Amino acid sequence: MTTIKEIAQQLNVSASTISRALNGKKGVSETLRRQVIKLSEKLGYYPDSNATALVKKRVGVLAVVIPRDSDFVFTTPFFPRILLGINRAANNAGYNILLSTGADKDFSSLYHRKLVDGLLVVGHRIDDRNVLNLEHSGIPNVVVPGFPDKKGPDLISVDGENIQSVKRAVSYLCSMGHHKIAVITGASNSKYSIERLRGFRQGMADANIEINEQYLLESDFSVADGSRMMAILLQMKDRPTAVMAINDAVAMGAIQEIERWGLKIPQDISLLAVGGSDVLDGINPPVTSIKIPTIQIGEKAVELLIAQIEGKPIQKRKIVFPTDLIVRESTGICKPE
Amino acid sequence: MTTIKEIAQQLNVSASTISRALNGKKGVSETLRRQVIKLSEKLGYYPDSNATALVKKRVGVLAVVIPRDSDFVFTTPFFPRILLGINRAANNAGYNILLSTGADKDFSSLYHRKLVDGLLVVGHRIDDRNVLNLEHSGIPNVVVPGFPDKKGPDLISVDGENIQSVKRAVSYLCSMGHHKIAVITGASNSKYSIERLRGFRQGMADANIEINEQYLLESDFSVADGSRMMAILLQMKDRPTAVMAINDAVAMGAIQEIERWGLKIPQDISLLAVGGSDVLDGINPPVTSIKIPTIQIGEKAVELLIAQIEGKPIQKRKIVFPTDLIVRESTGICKPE
DNA sequence: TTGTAGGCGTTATCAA
DNA sequence: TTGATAACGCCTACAA
Repeated sequence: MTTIKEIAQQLNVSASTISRALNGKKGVSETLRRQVIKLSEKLGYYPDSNATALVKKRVGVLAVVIPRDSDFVFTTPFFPRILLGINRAANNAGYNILLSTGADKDFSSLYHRKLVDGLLVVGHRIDDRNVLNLEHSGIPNVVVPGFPDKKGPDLISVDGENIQSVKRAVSYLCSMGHHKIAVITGASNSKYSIERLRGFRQGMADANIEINEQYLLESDFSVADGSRMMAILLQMKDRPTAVMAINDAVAMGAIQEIERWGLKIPQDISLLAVGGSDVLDGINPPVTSIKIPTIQIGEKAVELLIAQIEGKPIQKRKIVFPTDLIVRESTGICKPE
Repeated sequence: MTTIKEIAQQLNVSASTISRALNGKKGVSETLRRQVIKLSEKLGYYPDSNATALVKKRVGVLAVVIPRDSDFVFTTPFFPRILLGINRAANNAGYNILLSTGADKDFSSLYHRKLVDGLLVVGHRIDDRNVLNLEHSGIPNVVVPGFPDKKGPDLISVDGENIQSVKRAVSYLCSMGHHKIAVITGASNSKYSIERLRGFRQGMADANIEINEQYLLESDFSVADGSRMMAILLQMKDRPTAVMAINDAVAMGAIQEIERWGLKIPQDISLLAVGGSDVLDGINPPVTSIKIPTIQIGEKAVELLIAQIEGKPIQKRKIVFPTDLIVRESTGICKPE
């Protein structure tokens, strides 16, 4: 393995000169620098990042931490999608990505052991001790989605807008004549669940419609649970006329269940999804969705993390991206009974 | 930041003793060892992996290299799925994962710069120079899927069985009376395309059916291309009665297109997918598939990579997992015209 | 059982 | 412009 020393010997100069030449520092004659570069290429020299990190106190690696079971991570469309943004932004900035998944792992040791320069936590629950502990840890970090307003630790976070987005969607459904609106939410320790449900309640209140609490069902964000909850809704004597799904996976499951019952969307029941990944692209009819700019969220999160690592100032600690309500064919006018 | 030295000072012993105590080496009195461990926990000591790597010549990180555009990677179901297996196995073995995607990147520098102990290349094309160069590089590596028989470099690889699998599927379709069978393949520089197409040709030959070369279309493995190719097939005057899709994404696209034409599966046309991820789970009717054990492939690949890194013997350099033909409802008996 | 010394590959400081 | 030296944090002969 070629080291700086070998290059130095062959050129009859000192190692420090090689270092300077290779790192573009001043104080090396141009002719010498050229020789050094040429020889180092010829010898196939690569700097040892461990040695560099030891003295520079920086590795050039970001940890992407997804504190959930691997099965969940790699089967939920949200994660690949945000990974796309993260990966793109990290590459552009010259950082590598270390991927760490698994619930209840003490991921902060990745930082303490100097494997990474900072942590990007994605898809955490709001009662995750390891995430909460980040607050006064001194570890550069960004969390996605973060914590509901006025609650939780003061961490730098990035998310899509949830409350207004859902309010708008509810208002839209109401304008189509729907009163009996169901929501398949996710676990109650998820920021998504909390805020989207809050938006739902506000939207219904604004429209002056009473909420049937039986219509609010909690899923585990999976396709299977989407089906299960949809089945519960469908077998009610007083069925809802519209259903909002907390994410694309749940929407997918719900759609399947509706089809299984031989019902038509939107003729028999309207369906709206919060999400916007392309897993629903194949679905017929095209699904009305609140589109979360997931890729951008990932990119922004990386940007903020790197800013912290490199000691640049952070202006805004909670970034919230606006969403789009994309009306397609899965929602329609509520048929009078 | 706590170092070994500080612990040493506080205990009035030398740093080397601390090192020995913490690493469970012999030659330290048990009482001292206990003290050391207790104090190091109290101080929140973490070994610096860069320093350790510098002397031990091992980082404990595996690179997962996907030499394709990020967009492709994170929207193709195959990758999240194999990542699941990789992640699981790496964790169990105490390794971390560095994820690197992007076409035409010289990923071998990850190894040379000592960021990782070895490379796990996934989803490469067979003419990828960077992959081909791995052969005599001395870099511990495993490639998935590898190269077609008797061709390409002698690299350690893991894949699902392709040729026999497709032969069996073709034989099944023929037994249902299909003669006009189309295949939507992928790029011709993909091992999957090559071997599955080979299996198709052999299967058709075995069944003594002539192949209509117009029925063989090349896609880019995407949903969109699946639709596009399906459209081409559907507008032929002499339509195929069965279609085989190279992967789940293409199958998805094909199904959408068939629906768009108002045709029924399998009544009007049979469809079979090679793949077996759960993205097709939602589809109606359930899709007949050649199920590739993708997760296991990932796990095995990690196992082989770690074996190399740790200098253990490799018995078999080309691992091929058997597949299952899962007959569901998207394939049916060919209606006589 | 414990300590000393040297080294892993690189950078940074200070002289020359 | 260049070189010598120390230092980053840890490990490992070898000595004591």
